[in-house]
Amino acid sequence: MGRCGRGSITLRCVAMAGIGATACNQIFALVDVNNFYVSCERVFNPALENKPVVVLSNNDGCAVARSNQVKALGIKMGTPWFKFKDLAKEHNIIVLSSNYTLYGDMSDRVMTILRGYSPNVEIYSIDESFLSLNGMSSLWPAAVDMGQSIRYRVRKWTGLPVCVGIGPSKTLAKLANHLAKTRPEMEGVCDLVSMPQAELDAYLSTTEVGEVWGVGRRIGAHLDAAGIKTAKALRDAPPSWLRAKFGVVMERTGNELRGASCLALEEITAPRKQIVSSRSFGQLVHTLAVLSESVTSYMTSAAEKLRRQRSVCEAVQVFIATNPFREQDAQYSNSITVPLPNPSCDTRLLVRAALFGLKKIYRPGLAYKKAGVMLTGIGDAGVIQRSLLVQHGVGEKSEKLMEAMDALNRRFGRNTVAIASAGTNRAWRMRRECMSPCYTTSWNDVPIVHADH
DNA sequence: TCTGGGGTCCTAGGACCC
DNA sequence: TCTGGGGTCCTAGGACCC
Repeated sequence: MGRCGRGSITLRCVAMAGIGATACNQIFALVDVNNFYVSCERVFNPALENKPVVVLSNNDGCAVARSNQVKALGIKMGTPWFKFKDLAKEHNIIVLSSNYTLYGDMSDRVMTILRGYSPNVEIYSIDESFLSLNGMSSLWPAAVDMGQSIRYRVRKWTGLPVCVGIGPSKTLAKLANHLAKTRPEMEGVCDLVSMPQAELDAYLSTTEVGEVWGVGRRIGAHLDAAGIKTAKALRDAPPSWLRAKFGVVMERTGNELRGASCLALEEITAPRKQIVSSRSFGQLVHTLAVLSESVTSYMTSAAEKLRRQRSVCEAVQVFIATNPFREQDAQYSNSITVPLPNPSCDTRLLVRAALFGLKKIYRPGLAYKKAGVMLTGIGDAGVIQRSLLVQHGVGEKSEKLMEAMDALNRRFGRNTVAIASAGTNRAWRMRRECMSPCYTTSWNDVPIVHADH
């Protein structure tokens, strides 16, 4: 067990079986744009500055971003628009529809600036990034100064306000960011690494446990019932108790709060393991024809995402649901997974599979509110192909086939091979022989709907 | 009348295999 | 009057995040 003192905090790096504590002496910064969507809108319309502003979700369904003035009125994230319409009128709240293209572009600008501060950046979401500050102490002897510099530069270059939290683990950096946002005296930057222990304890004991990253509504309520009401109480709870009661994830959160970094910086964005495309409808939908149109359009964009990350998928899932808020209506929701004969990223094939599934789960006489598709079994084309062959018992016997595939891989790139090999007689025949009947279900009779007009 | 969309990980239980 | 043990894979459900 080693001891690593940093500033006046004393941290113990605990050896944790199965928890995977990374090295000591990590320092993370979390940079987060305040009220991101609202701030983006303000950059392009300065008249919104210092006014109450809300950005609404798709179909203008509910609030997804709120200015501080709106938060002060008690309007919560996700509040349906119709529920605060009157309040909005009363307080002259400016209500905007969302513009995700704009927000994505602004996000890129911020992330580019952050890369100028650290070579190790993890883009965690559209409006926040973790930076590794390891080895930065000679450049920035006081991390707070770096935080202020980030705030100044991002504001100056993009017009967006950010807050910076600094801590010895990601969870503490998140907590620091929360403090930087909510305690005006911190002026937007909070460094827990150099904070004296007594002050840190004081902050943690006035922070509700639900504010801790990884503690949601459900577990928050359970912790509360068990007497763990603050971040400090969670930090000081016995790890074995946390594990027994809440599982490994919460045990890790406890360790992170004690300053033992268990979550590493993930700089490389891993390819998605599932890709979803779904929407709620503006109006209720009754017919298979309209549902088919939507599903076709969702699948088109999902397949685009799949190809953009150079993957293929093994199955598509399609789901539909009625409106659960309309209790007077008959309720129905269902989903079906349609396996593909071969891993693919071909839009037409995926659309056909989805429509085949949709037809199976569609029930007439209902009012549908939502539909969507999910691509599953996503992986690198070459790897999936190989694992399928092995799984079906032809692995060892088809060395030559493997060699041929590898050669094709080298020549055309991985995606090409998955599709091309589906067409080769030998591969196809072998697969057909080994497949279970469900894989050979024919959905070729489902008409192709052209999504790209 | 009107309630977002897109992800991740963990766990438990069943099927199946040797 | 008694029913192995260990492993993998798959799925569903529950929790969390933004």
